[in-house]
Amino acid sequence: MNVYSHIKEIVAISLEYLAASDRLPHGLDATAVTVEPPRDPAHGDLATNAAMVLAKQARMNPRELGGLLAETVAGHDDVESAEVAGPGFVNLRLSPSFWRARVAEILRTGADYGASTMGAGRAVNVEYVSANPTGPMHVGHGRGAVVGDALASLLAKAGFEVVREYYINDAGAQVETLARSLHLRYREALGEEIGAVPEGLYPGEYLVPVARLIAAEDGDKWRDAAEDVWLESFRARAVDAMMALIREDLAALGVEHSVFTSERALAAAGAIDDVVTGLEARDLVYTGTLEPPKGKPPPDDWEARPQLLFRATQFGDDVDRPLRKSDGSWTYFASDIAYHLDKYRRGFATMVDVWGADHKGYVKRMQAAVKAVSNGEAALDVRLCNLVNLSEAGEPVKMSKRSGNFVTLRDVIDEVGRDAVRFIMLTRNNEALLDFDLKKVTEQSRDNPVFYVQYAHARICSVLRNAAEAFPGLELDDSSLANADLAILGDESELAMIKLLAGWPRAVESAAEAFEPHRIAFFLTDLAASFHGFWNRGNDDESLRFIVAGDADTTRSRVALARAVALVIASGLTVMGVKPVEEMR
RNA sequence: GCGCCCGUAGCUCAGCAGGAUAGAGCACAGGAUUCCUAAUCCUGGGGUCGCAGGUUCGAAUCCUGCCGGGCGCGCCA
Repeated sequence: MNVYSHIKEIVAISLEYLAASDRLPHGLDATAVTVEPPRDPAHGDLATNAAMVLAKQARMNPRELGGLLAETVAGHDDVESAEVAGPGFVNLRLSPSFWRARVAEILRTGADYGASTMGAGRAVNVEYVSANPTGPMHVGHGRGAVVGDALASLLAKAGFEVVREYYINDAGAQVETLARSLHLRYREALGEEIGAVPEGLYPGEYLVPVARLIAAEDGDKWRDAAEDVWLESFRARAVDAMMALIREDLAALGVEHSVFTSERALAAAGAIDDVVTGLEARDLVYTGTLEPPKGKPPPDDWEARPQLLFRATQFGDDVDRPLRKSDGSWTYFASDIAYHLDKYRRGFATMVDVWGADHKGYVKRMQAAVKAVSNGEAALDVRLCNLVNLSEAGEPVKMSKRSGNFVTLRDVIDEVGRDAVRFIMLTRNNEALLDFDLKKVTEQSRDNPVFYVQYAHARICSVLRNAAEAFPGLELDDSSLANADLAILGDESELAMIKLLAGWPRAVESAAEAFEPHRIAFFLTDLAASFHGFWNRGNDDESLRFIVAGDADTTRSRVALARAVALVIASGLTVMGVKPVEEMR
């Protein structure tokens, strides 16, 4: 249960009741009414702004209206007290038994606790990674992969029907460059001395094994052939090999896409021609000349040239955007329009693309295009992921791409583990720069959030093990724990922990609403802090330990609470794609 | 030049659809260890939420202008 929605419902019913008994006007518009946690816990568990928001409509003073509302709401079983405060807030305290019932609810619901019906089964397409198949993934791609994957899981938990998609950019100049790079490596594999890889080709050594394989299978049949003879074959084999590499990287990260769409296949099927024809028919395409870009350095090779343009300005973009390059081929934008139309036709009116922040200038035109091809039926949301600064014990780690020997995502995963990578990638808003210190993320200390949260989970698992040992006859499975006498949980820090737990469904919904999976990491860190805090109170006061010698009832109730914390932590980590650990070593 | 993002404690950052006295960690100062894992916890000082206006019962949050930083602006994807 989402406590906030539940109380909002009670507030709404109370307002209706007051209207029915003629103490409030009928038909008040309550859409602006919210129920939120007050900043200061001294103000109660929850507060509603209803009286302030409705005062004007009702032609009443907010405190007077608040008084009526407080009196009515306080009559509900779940509400212990309600009072008007400040400018007209109604502060609510819920009954301890209501809060304790959340623990039982969590234990009965298990891993599904926090799942929401907010999405109502609506289809959402989340496209992420979509790294060009020209080499292994680097750390920046990894961030996009983690953010996209966690966002997809988050939306699924919030009740959306989610498809995780990867767009393979296997058309265009970059993959041709890749093919040429592969051919060079192929000649090398045949024994030729190639020297330094020329500027403009990919120098990475990851093409070497692919080249050797071709040499072994085909011998020298391509060596002296003209480029147009081998290009197609080398391109295809290079792309396949690179995609295999990328899929391995993704697997190492635990990221799994359900749909891979090939740009080349889309183009071959005529999708680009079709979409442009369709836009032409609606007069959204014309031939015109663009102004030179207004940037500081006027590009030296600039020449005004009429070209085929999409009327992006009609859909909120700043300028109309070119669809054809000067050599007559389609721009990347043109094929991307076709791709997004394809997604729309597959049933996705809500699309989310996760891109690198360097593509920021591309967002408006793509959103304009989605609006255009769907007649305004579909919307595209773009999440931009900023740079990751790798460091080791404070020293920046060089990531020289030019030498081809950059630190790959795989290197980092092998070094610190998948879970640490995933967690750290979600400790910042996706648009903020992220510092990733290889040393720090494996430290076992308070300032490593990965450890801190996992440690809380591990401690709880340890409590379960120890409790079973201390009280051999005690039933400690979740459904038995759900029947424990929770009335024993009366300490303020216990109730505070329960209130945090009860906030999980709301946290899921608001994170999903905002498309911000990093909020889950913050939620879990707060919950872990609350748990560690209570744990340490047991050091000072033995009666506040989870396992209380000679007191099976208290132990059972506390273990129930601990287990509920573990379930929520595990549930959150699962959204993040991190595996909860049962023991720290 | 235009567009978008950012500016919150010494540092790194949260701040939920505008709510009450702006939070956390690090760092700094002090304290808790016969302990269910002290790998943790507790206490304390520390702020003109970049600046200036506006909107309203109420603004770190929304709007406008300015300052500072980042990114983008056809033939890369």
